[in-house]
Amino acid sequence: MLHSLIQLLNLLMSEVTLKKLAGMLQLSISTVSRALKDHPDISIETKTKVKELSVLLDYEPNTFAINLRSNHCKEFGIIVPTITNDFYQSFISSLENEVRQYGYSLIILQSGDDPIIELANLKLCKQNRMAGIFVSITSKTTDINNFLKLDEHHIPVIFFDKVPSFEACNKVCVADEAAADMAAKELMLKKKKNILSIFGNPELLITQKRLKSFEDTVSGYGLSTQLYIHYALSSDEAREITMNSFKKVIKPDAIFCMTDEILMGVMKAIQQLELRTPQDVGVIAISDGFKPTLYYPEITYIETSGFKLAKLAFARMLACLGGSSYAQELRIESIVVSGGSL
Amino acid sequence: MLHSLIQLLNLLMSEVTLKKLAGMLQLSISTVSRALKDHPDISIETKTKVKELSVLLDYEPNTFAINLRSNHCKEFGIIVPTITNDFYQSFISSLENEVRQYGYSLIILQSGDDPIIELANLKLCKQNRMAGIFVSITSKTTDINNFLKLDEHHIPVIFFDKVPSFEACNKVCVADEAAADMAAKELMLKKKKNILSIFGNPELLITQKRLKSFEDTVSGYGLSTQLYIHYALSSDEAREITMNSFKKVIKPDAIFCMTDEILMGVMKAIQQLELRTPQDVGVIAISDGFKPTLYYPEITYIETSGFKLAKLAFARMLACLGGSSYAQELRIESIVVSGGSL
DNA sequence: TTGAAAGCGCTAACAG
DNA sequence: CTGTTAGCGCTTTCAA
Repeated sequence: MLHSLIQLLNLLMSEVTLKKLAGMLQLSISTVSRALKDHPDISIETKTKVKELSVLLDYEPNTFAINLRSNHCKEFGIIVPTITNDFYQSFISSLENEVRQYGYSLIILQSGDDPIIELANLKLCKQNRMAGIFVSITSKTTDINNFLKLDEHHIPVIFFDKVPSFEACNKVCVADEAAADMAAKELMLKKKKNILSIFGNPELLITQKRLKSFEDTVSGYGLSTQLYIHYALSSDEAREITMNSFKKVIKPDAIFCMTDEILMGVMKAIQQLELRTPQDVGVIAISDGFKPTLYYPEITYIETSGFKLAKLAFARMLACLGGSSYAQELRIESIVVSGGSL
Repeated sequence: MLHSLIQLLNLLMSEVTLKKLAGMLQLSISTVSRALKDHPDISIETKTKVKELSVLLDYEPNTFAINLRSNHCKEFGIIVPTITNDFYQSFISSLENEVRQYGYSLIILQSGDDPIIELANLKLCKQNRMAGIFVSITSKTTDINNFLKLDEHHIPVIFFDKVPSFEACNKVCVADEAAADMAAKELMLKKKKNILSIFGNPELLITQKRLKSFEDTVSGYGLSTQLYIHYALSSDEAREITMNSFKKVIKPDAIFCMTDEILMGVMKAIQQLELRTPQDVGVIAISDGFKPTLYYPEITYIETSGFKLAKLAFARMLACLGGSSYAQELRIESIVVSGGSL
């Protein structure tokens, strides 16, 4: 009887609020509010009465009101050039899992590698007073002052993967140089003599670092190794380069691919040329680890895990939220995953 | 002089609000509010005065207050089993682009194919009064009442891809049967006689539908075609099946792959067996279109585009938000993309 | 142990 | 053309 009455009321009231609970219980709003939060001042009887009704009516606090009052919300923004990329995909997937454990949500914002859209996204984050932001900047982003300004507004910004060179900001990245260094070492161990080395956009800092490290390591071995350095901005360019390399008199005995995208182009060429790995040519890549498992034998790669990086980025975010000093650069170490292609 | 004074004030005030603008201009809050919104009642002079100052001080309306007042926000939730999947990835990427055009944001929620987490995510969407929700349900979701309840709260729910069988809800999906039918037709056109056909989880509705359609089409041609039907729950199972099939006396002259995952396993086996496509064996898949381009020759596939589906889903969402009647099932047609593998 | 009241920032009905 | 006022739902100080 009482129950059906309640149900009726429940139907009539679109939203259950503290006010309504208070009205039904003949209590003040503040008492209800405190009872729900187990405030020590409130008597046990009142607490149970309030809680029972709130459960019965399925009361849910209004997030908008809470946000307004507290002036912050439990949402993080993540700005990336595009999510259609194995690395970002695993990063985002992992990050979503992390933030959920802590009661936060994750808002996806793609810049399309366009600094204008990136800026608009940034503005949105600021306007929505997000709890914090994760950013992988576009290849054309030059001015990071707009990002730094958010820190003034107490919105921590964690740069990941594609990070600015500016020092006083929070960055987490994979071990750029170390990864190239490891790849070079693997190639040296296998005594490769003619290495087709395909790197990405030469204007990016990451490319320059990796190239330098790669060359240094190779020359450090003092062997008569010949490096053929190329840059590919797309999978197709990498394929072309590979095809052309095998038309030469001296053919490569190994190929180094700086990215997944390059690996894809290279593998297509290898299939087209009907070459076998590792017999005809060895292949090694720097990769997140998805693409290398698509081939037989699987591709040997230096792992730069988006999963791990996300965990690190989130840990750093929590530290910032907890009031940590505002500038740190963190890296995760890479490991070699042997697939049999080298 | 005035400028530097303003800057000083700017620094002192953490947040610029209507109240502060009003105070500085000796106007009432409501006048400032209306001026900023180009309300016809306000005089030109006042408008310009207000706008100039707001620009100068970089005024941004407080989203939390607006949300509280209007009782809704400009955010959509998207719940998927996992984002690490080409199809969802392209869906989400495309959807994010769409919603941004309309001033909305997209919140990512992964269920991990776990109905419990899915429910928790759903609750979050309700609690945060999201503008609408896109859902691809888990393989174990049986009760969709919780989803339907959101419609009562005026939160439209659009199911996509993995949709419930319940009729009175909004669904957008790829053409399940038609895709399998098209694949079968392609195989028949090429006069394939021994077709290794690998399907996904036999318990899923989509698998059953595709299998039936596939078989019907093949038998409709009345040719002496032999179908070898298998189910693979993982890439590796698909690889095993393929390896075993080629140990038999009668070897397949074509392979049909119901999903990207199956395709990956099949291709690995083909590389391991050092078979060439299409000479030794033809391959056709149902795919979103990323994986097929990784091989040479590229794989012929029936496209089930996440990009297109997202556009359709968003259009449906807008219609619902605009007050459209609440139950419609939409499908997008597939097309054949010839890659040279068949 | 409980209640009254103010205020977060914004909008809008109503009043001048 | 502009101002006053009330209110969205919640928290929190102050008062009883």
